Amino acid sequence: MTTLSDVARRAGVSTMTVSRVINESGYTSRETRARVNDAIAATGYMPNGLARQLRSRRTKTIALVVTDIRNPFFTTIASGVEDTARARGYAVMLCNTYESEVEEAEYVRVLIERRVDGVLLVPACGASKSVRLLQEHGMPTIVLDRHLRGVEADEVRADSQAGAYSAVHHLTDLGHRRIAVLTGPEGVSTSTDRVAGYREALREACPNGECEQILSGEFNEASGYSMTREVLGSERRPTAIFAANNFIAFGATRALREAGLRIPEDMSMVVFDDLPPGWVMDPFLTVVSQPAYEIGTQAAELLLKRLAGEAPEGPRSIVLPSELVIRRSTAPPRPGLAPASQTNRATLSDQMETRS
Amino acid sequence: MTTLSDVARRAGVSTMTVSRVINESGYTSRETRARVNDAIAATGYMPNGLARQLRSRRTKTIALVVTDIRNPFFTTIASGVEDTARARGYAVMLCNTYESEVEEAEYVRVLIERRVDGVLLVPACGASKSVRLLQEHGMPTIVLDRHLRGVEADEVRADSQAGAYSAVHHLTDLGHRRIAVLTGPEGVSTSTDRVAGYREALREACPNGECEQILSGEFNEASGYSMTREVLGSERRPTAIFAANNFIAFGATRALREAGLRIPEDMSMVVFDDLPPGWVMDPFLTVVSQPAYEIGTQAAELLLKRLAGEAPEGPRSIVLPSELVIRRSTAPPRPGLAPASQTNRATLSDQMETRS
DNA sequence: CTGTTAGCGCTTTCAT
DNA sequence: ATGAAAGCGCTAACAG
Repeated sequence: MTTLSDVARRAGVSTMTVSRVINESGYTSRETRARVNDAIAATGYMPNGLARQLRSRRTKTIALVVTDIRNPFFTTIASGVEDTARARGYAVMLCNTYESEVEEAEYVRVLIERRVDGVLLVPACGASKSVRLLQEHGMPTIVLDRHLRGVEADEVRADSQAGAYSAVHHLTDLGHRRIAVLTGPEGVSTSTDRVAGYREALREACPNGECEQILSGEFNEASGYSMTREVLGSERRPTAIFAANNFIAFGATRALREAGLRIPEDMSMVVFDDLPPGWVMDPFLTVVSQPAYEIGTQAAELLLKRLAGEAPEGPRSIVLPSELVIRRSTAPPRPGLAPASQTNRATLSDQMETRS
Repeated sequence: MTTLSDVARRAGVSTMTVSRVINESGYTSRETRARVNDAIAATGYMPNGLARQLRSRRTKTIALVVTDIRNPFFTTIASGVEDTARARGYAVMLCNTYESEVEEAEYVRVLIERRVDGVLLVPACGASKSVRLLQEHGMPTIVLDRHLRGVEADEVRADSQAGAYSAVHHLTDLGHRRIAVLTGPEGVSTSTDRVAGYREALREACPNGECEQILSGEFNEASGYSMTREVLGSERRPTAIFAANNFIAFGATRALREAGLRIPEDMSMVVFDDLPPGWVMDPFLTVVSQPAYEIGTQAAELLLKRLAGEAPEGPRSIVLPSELVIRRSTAPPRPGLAPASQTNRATLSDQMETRS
């Protein structure tokens, strides 16, 4: 492996001069630069980033820690982060915790040891230990997607409560009263905020709260399935379901299909989270759409500003609006009032595909 | 930031002893170990990985470079890689090139500079430059998913040609003769191998090759859409489509829907690539399923063996079998022979959802 | 404009 | 079982 001094010797200059040429810092004469560049080209020299980072105390790397890399919501965030970071010369280390605090702790340890310049973190299970550890080690950290109570940290996320409110308000507007919400883990803000928005909207239509039907589980298909089974078996079956994320909706749809219930004739459905455009043909589900890409870009920008010392002092909290997109999975509660059903199930169709 | 010597001073030992305790290498007395561990706990010391790696010349990190992180096929590979690597104490750096050679080259540069221990690479556009560069720099590299002609390197992938053969054979078996294949970029082996399998199967039913209809594009939805439009507008419209990956199939489905054509009554469809279980309710598409997770685990295992010097000498080529999964998007070519259509479009439905 | 010196934080090597 | 010396490859700081 060729090193700086190999190049320096070959170019007949000091290592410092080579360093300056490589980093385009300080003054170097045209001619020297040319000689150095020739030597670099001739040897195929590539700087040792480890040495460089150790010395300069900057890794030019940020980390993005997400809870589920299989989720388009997070991969979309990731592309926002990446586009922003790379444009400014930063590499992104993508870490995946599968919503496990253990994995998260392990990754955080690795990130601290590697001395990444900063971290964007979606806290697994809404736990705050990792954020505290990062902060103790002086690592600029931004919390993504979720809010952590009792933690002073920058955060960037979408407005779950307002989004949920608009979703459920849409249902009550259509005449629904008996609406079940299927949500995620109890400690996670995206889960509880969506329930809060649900209650807020439902209380307006149903002041004494007797309409509420709240089920907590996990943000995955299996949980959506079992919560829906439970709801369908309950005494007063709801006329509409609000699924707090897409995987839950997915399980719910399966359970409904198995029960022979049609959407929206027999059951309306609103979902938190849309799919990226292009993954969906003729979208069918009425959804609350989060600006995932912008969450990524804004978070990365804020972090890079912090690293450059350009950010305002106290912790910033950026809450982006979510948007209700009304499509065809919602209808008034009475079967008689439902629109023609022909195409509805067909269009539920409109889901995703992959490539190799 | 506390360092080794801070800990050493505090424990009243030399830095070397602390190093031994941390790495559990060499001999240390019980008592010393206890004192050192106390000092570590008291200071919250975390080793500087950069210094460590610089000195020891091992980063305990491997990189996985994929062409599309949004694709479940690749995220599944990624989880196989991660599970294997982490079990052996390696971190995985996940890099995404979006099928761009420029991005790939940039990442490869970063990886070499960071001195990662090894690289698993899905070569963008089937280009071999990056692999060569990595090899020149002595970096153990394994090519994933695709075969590179003229490159001596370990490779792990699924059998595209045999998979495509079985898919198209299934169509000819059903009586189809006029079958169009919609494939990806011409330089990519997964693309060309699937066409080769297509031809192989089609020639058996249609020896003089007049049935062939081959379209090349990209592995994405937009390309699948436009290729399908082209096919539908052609003189002899096919009775079946073989989509060389899922995104292509997705675009194809949209084009068919817009044209008012039903699957499989008006057009049969076979697709290369399945979706991960749980993302699909009541799966509808007949697919060739690749063992994505195993590609990941086997590749990671092979790489780790190379790093440990345990692997056999020459380049290894691991080709895993693909499996035809017959579902309901294929039927005999005549409309009259098609099965009841009621549920078919509904079940195309069964696609994916996301979570936040 | 270029070079010298020192040292980032750790581990390898050798000594005791 | 522990320590001292050296140096991984680079750049900050200063000198000239």
